[in-house]
Amino acid sequence: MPLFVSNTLSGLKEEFVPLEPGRAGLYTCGPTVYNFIHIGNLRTFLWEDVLRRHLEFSGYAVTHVMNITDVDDKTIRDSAKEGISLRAFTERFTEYFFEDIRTLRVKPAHHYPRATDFIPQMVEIIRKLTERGFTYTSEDGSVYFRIAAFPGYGRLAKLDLEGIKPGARVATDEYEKEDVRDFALWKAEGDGPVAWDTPIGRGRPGWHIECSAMSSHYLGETFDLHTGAVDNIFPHHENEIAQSECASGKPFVKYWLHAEHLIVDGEKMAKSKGNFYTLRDLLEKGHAPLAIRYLLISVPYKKKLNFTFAGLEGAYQAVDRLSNFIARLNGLVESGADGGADILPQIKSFKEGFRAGLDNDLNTAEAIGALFSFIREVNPLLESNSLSALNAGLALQALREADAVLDLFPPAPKLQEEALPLIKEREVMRKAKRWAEADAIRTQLSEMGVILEDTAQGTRWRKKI
RNA sequence: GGCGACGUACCCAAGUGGCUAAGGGAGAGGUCUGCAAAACCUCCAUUCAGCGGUUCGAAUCCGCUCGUCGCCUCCA
Repeated sequence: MPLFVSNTLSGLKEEFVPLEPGRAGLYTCGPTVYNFIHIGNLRTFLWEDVLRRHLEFSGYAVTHVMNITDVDDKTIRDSAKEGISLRAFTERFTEYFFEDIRTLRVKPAHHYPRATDFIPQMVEIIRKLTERGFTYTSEDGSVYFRIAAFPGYGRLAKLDLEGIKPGARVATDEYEKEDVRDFALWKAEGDGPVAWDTPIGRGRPGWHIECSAMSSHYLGETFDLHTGAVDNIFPHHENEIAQSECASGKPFVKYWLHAEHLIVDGEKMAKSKGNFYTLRDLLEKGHAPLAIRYLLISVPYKKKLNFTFAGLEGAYQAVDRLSNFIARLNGLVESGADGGADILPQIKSFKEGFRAGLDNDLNTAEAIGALFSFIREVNPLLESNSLSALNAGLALQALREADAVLDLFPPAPKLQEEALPLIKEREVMRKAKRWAEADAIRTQLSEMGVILEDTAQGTRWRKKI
């Protein structure tokens, strides 16, 4: 079954057909590294991770590029505030960014280009645009893109250009522009501290030009997929299209995909509202990375995700349930039991349901629904000891395949050295019916992150996720 | 003002014309159990914001009303 995605450009759900069979070029808008990323950023990055993984799962050779925006008003402002170089400042937050996405198991992109490493390529695009008459230079030497010269402008954001007129909400103090709708390709900096000397003068790039330069560098002038959150549609992506298409004379991107925002308790997340969370905030409160990952990918990207702590608790329970299921299957495989029910039909329907969900515009809710339906079907068989090791192994294999996309499997269970003697000691206490001592040890282990479950087949341990 | 998304149980959420409205969490009762945990069984929306309409048939299509959220120059 083919993959369908919602293309912002057409406003329709379209079948994904790559420019080159078997390959997919994916450019995802990355962070501006002036602070820790927040859970809204993560929602988008995690959805992009699911997209990339599902493309790979579907057999495409994916080239994934994510930019690191390391020069803009905020990075310049905050590095100056700290009195350190822009590079030192942005490198620190870039490292934090990598740590955070690693914590949430986001598969690394193949390339993470930094804007400041691509100044010559940006200048080249601006030069081309100038050659073709799409730019003008203001008195101070800044270069602007002339929107009036590009008839396709506003197509992505479905903007009524007549609606954006001087006055209204647009600041009119930028008198050097011919038209307020025009945007800066190059900002002249004179003797400012953050500037590059280039053939088009001393200055720094405008915001949008980096993505045009870096995407075409790695993926070509026309590529398959470009993603971001809905707020990127305008002006960022609209302007990228204008720059790239006017410079190359070719269509820029085939599929534009945009994630809806995460909101908190039904409201827009904002520092001023006190409902603003970074990943680090949640980890400090003791929330498990896997629960966060689950929660943020469980709502399909086209829907706003309402983040609540109750929801995060629920996500933890769900992941725990999956983890427990996997542990039981593993136990059964190790036992080597034979005979019992054949669950091939259940496995088949799980695989099909899971895949159909993801193929349907990355409907993770549908896919995860198929996963838990499968768990509900198999658990009774585990309970009644009517499943063979062979079938348990097949079930695990199917789960692992699905996990190539979700990546929600619990970390490989590894018991601390000091835990095993405690578990054995507790067994002795239990046999002697010295319950108080046995329970004390169980509590102690629980504090170490080891959960014990006494079953008819003996005591089972698993790690807290 | 322009453009757009959305309103399904206590919470999250799938479903986009036709079997008994997925799934997760929470909750209630039961089985198992030294207790706990896990698991299992049962219950938990005659109904999909409201009102009309189209249709043999609608949560799904159309219209209106109410409500929520977002974008409209640098916020993922």
